[in-house]
Amino acid sequence: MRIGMISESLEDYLEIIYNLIDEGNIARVKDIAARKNVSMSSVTPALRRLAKEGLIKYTLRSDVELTGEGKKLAARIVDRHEFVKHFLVSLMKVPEAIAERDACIFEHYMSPETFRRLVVFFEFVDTCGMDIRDRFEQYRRNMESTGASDPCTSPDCRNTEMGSRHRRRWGQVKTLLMLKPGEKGRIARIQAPGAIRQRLIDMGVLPNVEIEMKRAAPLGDPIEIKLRGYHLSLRKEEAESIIIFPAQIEIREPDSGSGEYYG
Amino acid sequence: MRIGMISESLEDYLEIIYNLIDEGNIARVKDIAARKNVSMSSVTPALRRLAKEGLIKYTLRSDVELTGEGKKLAARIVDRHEFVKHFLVSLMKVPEAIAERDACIFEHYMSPETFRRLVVFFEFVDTCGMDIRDRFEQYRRNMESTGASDPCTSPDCRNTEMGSRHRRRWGQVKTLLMLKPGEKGRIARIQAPGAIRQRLIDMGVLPNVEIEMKRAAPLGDPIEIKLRGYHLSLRKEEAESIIIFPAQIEIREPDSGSGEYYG
DNA sequence: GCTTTAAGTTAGACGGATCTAATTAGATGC
DNA sequence: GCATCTAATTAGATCCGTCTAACTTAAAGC
Repeated sequence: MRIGMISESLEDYLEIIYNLIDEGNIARVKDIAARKNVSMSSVTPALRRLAKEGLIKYTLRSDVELTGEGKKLAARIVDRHEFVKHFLVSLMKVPEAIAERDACIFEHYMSPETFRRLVVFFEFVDTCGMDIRDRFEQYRRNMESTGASDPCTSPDCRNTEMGSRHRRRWGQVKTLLMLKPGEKGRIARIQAPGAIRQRLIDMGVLPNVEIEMKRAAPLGDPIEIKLRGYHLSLRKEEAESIIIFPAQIEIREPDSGSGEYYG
Repeated sequence: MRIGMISESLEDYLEIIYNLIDEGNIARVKDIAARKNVSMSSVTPALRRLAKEGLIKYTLRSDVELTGEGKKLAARIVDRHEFVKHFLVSLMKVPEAIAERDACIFEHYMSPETFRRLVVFFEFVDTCGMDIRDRFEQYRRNMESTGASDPCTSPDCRNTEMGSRHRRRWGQVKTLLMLKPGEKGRIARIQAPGAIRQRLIDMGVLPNVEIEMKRAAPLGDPIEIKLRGYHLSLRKEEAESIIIFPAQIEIREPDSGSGEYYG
C-alpha cells in the first residue's frame, strides 16, 4: 500500500462519496454500497476508517459529509481519474469502457510526477501544431488493418499477450551495429534525425521488422543487412541509429520432478 | 481483484522468480523473500498458492521452477513492466526511479487494449518523422522553467496535487462559445486545424490560461474576450475550437454536527 | 400512537497476505 | 557420526476488506 496514505479501497469510498455529493445527492450508505457493488455492512466500517483519518464526518445513521481534507483528497483522485481516462480515450484511442476501468486503478497509484508529465505531454500535443492526434489516428488505423505493428499477430512474435515464453526487452538499448554477422534481431525503433530516418523508413526499416546482420566491413562501414528478404547496405551512422530488441530469452524447460508436490 | 486471475501479490512473486532464473540464479525462498522485502515465512504459502494455480513447480525444500503457463504469464508481466517504464522514461521524461515504481503497479492492472495502444503510439512517435521526442523535451523544459503549464503553480489553481477542493473536469467538453458574458474559464486545449490554432497560440490562447467572455454579438460573431489583461476579438469558429475546463465545483462546507462521532 | 418497512448497524466468520517465534531438514565441520 | 548452522517450514496471530444473518432505528401509513 502507498505509505502514509489510505488504502485503494478507502480512496474508492471517498471518491464515491464525493461524486454523489457532486451530483447533488446526499451520500447514504445504501447508495455508496450500490456504487461500490458491496454490501451495506461493508460500508459502515469503511466509513469509520475514513472518519478516523479525518476525511469525512460520520455520524451514525445520518448522511456522510466530507471534511476539507477529504474534499482535497477526493478532488485529487477524481481529477486523476478523469484525466487518465481522457488521455487514454482522446489521445491513445482506447475504447471508453476500457479506459474507464484502467483509470479506476491508475487514479490510486500514479505518482504525482508521472501525472504531471502526462498532463504536460497532453498539452504539448494540442499546442505543438503538428496535428499529432489526427496523424496518430491515421497511423493506428493503418497498423490495425495490416496488423503490422501488433506484437501479438506478427508471425515471429506470438508474444506478450498470449502465446510464448518470450518478451521484448524494451529497456535495454542495442543498436543494429552490435549484431554479429548472421545474428538476427527485431527493430524496436529508429533514433535518427529527420532526413536519415525518412530514408530508412522508405527502405522498410520499421518497428517490429526482423533484420539480419550479414556482414560489416573491417572499419564498420558499410554494413550489409537482410530485411524482408532483400539485402541492403547501410552506413555506420544509420546502423547505429536503429535500435534492436535485444535477444529474447528462453528459460529452460523444467524436467518433471518428484517428491512432495502441490498442484 | 482481477477476475479469473491471480492477485497482484502473486504476480509479483511470479515476476521475481522469473527474473531470478533469467539472471542465471536458482530461485530460492530466501532470495525471493529478499526481493519482495518480505519474511521467508510469507513466501512459502505464496509458493503454495502459485503451485495450486499451476504456475510453478514447487517441491518442499527445493528450488522453484516455472511451468509453461507460469513462464507465459511472467513474461507478459515483465514485458509490460519494461515497456511502461521505458515509455514513461524515454517519452514522458519521468525520472527513472519514479517510472520504475509506477511500472510496478501498472504491469498488474493495465488492460491489454491500453497496453497495445501505448505500444502503437510509441512506435508512431518514432516513425512519424516529426521529432516528437525532441520537440516535447523542449516544450517541457520551457514549461518547467516558466511554470506556466504546471497546474499546481499557476495562481488560479492550487489544484489537484496539493491545495484546494477544485478539480478540472477533463472529460467534459465545453467550448469558449458556451460561456455567458462575464463568465470566466480556464483553457483546456485548442481543437483547431493548423493555421487557426497557430493564430490563437500566437495571441496567447494557451492551456491553463484564464479567459473571460465579455460579450458576443447577436449571431455569435464576433466574440469579445479578455485574456491576460487585454481584450481580443474572435470569430465564432475560433471560439468554438477553444476547449474550456468546465466550472469547478465547490462542495458546501459541512457544518460541524453533533451526535456519535468517529475521529 | 401503533405497526410496518426500509435503512443502517452489529456480530461473527472468512480469505489473503503478512508477521514473529518455534520447529524441522539438510549440509558442513570436525 | 554427532554437533552446528542455515534454509525452509509450520504454528499462531493480526489486519483489511469483505460477506451473511440478525438486530436496531427512524420514518411512513393508517
